[in-house]
Amino acid sequence: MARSTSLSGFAEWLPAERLVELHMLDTLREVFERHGFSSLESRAVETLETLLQKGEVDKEIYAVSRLQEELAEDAAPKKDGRLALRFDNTVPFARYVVENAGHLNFPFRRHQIQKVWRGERPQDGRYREFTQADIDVVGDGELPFRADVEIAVVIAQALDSMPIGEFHLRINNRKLAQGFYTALGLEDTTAVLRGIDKLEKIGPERVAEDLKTTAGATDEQARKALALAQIRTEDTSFVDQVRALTEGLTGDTALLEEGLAELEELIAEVGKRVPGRAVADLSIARGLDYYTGTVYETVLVGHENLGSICSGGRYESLASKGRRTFPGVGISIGVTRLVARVLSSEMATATRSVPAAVYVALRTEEDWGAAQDVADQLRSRGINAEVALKAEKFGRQIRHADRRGIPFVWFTDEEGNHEVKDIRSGEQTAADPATWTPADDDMLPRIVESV
RNA sequence: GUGGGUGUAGCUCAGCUGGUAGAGCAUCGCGUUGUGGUCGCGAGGGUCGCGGGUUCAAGCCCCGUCACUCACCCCA
Repeated sequence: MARSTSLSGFAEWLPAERLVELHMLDTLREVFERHGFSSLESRAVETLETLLQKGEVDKEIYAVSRLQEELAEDAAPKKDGRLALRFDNTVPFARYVVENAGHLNFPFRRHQIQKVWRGERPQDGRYREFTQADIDVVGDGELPFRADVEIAVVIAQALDSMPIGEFHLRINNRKLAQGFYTALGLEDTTAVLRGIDKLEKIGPERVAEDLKTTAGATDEQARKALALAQIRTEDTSFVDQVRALTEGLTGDTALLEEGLAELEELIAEVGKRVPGRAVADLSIARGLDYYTGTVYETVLVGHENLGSICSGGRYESLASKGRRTFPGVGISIGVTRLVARVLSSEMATATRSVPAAVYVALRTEEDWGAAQDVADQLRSRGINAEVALKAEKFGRQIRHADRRGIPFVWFTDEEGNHEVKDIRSGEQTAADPATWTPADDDMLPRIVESV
């Protein structure tokens, strides 16, 4: 069902596919708002400097310019104030928080479901234009760790209510990992993290090699770092496993203990509130370097090749304004990636491709006004109706409705008697436009999950 | 950006050693003249991605180019 598009990396859906996407977007908004996250939309463009600040990640950014300005002969190339499309929702949000700090109440929680753009090479599940659904909680100066727990709970519930089958929220804590490396005597903890991040892709042998060359690890240090990364539990038993590994370590373990306590609390709470979804997975590192504590990543069971469909984490300094800093914790769902996979593997489909429940047939060209009156009577009672544009043979009009999945065709004869035909059973009965109502299941297109 | 694969009808794809461009599905029409789906018969639909070269002759061979796609990098 999901087709490739003429412009690679820019997904455009057919009507029935769009309904699946809409359903997922609606569900996300509903769940987010149920947990008190306000909706927010930020502008599509940011200044280039804003986008380039964060973490110095070399994102593929689309710049935006005015054609007239470019064409002007004497236009000196301006560097400052150049505009570019946002590549995620976190950076614009950070800018928004700083700009509006005086009007917001902290801790501030918001959701933001918007398109973002990246000029990367498109691939299966990778788009140049795609929708991200973010939730973040941001504090003024400090933000209780509980927010990390809540983010995981909300996102697990949101994913739970979408037609995507089983998923695993894989959670780690950077304090734990970095604290462990420090205790081990490894100085360059970011290099170690980067190496560990490749574990799933290139395997333990090559990671060990990598750790020795790029992070200056000894055989024993590499072995222990890998052993830590291989810990994965659905309950808090990882704590004992980590402790077994740290026995006899002489370095400073304060940071390690802090991370361990945080992850333990998180796994315990999420396990209680949304059972079976969260796993402590000590191999999760995340590429971005601004995460400072909890890190989240999510895989669809059976679709591991798709990569993460949802990830995020805690950052001690989302933004700063003078001496104020705003710590935050957030997570983002790759909606387009998810929708594409739901469509291509037919995890969910729409019951029909159009909103209309009733197709009002036209007996003669002169009857159009009367047919619209019938349709209006239905519409005023919340029943979506469409009137035929031409008085074609009834067979054609029925076929037109059939092809779009419209379940009912309405007929009015020359005496003004009304009949409605259920296109699936072929049954046709007398009906009153003022009172007739379709079955609940036929009112609107529904999204059905195929198991 | 680097490397591999693929470009033929709306879709999925055949096309032999270079010799007049095909099938299935879809669409449209008729059978059934204003109540669809099934069935039968028929019809329309092509810059063979684009440009050049070799040849009497190119969808096929050669060169270039573009697009799509997969992998790497990075990531939702």
